[in-house]
Amino acid sequence: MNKVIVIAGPTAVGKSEIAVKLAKKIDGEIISADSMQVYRDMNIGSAKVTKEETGGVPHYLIDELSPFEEFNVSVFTEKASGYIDMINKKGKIPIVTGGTGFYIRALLYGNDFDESKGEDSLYRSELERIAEEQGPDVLYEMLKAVDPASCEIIHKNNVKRVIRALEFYNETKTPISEHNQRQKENPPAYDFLFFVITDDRALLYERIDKRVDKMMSAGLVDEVKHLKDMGLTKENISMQGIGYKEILDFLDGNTTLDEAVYNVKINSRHYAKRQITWFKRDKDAVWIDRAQYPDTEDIVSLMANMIKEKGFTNE
RNA sequence: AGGGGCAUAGUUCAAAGGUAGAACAGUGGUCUCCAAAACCAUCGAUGUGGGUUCGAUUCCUACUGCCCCUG
Repeated sequence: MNKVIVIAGPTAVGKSEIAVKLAKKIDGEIISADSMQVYRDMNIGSAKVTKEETGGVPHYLIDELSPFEEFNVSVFTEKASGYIDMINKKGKIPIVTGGTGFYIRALLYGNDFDESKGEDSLYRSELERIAEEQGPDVLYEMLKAVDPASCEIIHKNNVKRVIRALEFYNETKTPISEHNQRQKENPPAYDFLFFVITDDRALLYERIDKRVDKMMSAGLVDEVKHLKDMGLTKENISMQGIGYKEILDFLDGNTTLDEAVYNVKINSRHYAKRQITWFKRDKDAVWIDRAQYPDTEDIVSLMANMIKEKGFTNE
């Protein structure tokens, strides 16, 4: 089975730096599990590693798509698993680094999204229209008729997921709840070691605020302006990233710049909180708290030792 | 210094002589193709001291703090 190291954790915790240092130490290469850093022309707001910061370590799934393209779990797992394979074949160790827990879980457990690809966009927009015109209850009743089990799990106000469940049923004629149940029994797709970096909450929030201020002085507004001039709008998935949607709101005249900056900070904090909640569920995760290991070098050594114990090293 | 105004949750704002509401923030959570998304739950307040009253956070009063005007 292919091996893989995962470094996850909330935004601004310092994953990228740790990953590069670890890669150098154990002869690894990095695959980004980040839904925004894949996009070209989105550097400042996505907190992408700079060329200097990569220190010559190869990084995959960074700058691979145009911001007009769509990126989602399915694309991610397909590409990432290809890279993991390739890196293993080279005799190096793949290090998946990023904060998108959904992507990481899908990758590690080989979740399959091929049965229903959501290609019938007509059906989807029809459902969206119903939700808008008649309210969420109507859709919920529709779902109840075909997949009552999903109604137990999905809240009726969560229109997005109700629609996805209906779409799945429409395409496959089986309830998504059954599909999900089956997927949950999947064995791990890799021999993996899964690290989650965390930190004291107050410190993390402070670091987020500072990072946003730095993004502003690094020219985030200009970056977003450029993307806007390229023709991107809030409809594009890439423009729904934190730091982009809020500045776009400012550029469109919907908020003041101060409000936009405040919103970027708040949304980043919310995001970090959600990320932590997500990773808490992963039973396989090895947590490393920066409050206990303030020195990055210590964290890297700790990881390297565990990797060695697991027999992942090449020597 | 004199005159006036204000004082309610972390913040912005409601209401009421008899159980003080909301939004945002905070906290906890859900999640199998928009996930940096979407959604759910929850903690939390009448500045301090007197008085009137069966009962005051509300009315009166002193104090404290903040704001405005005058000199």
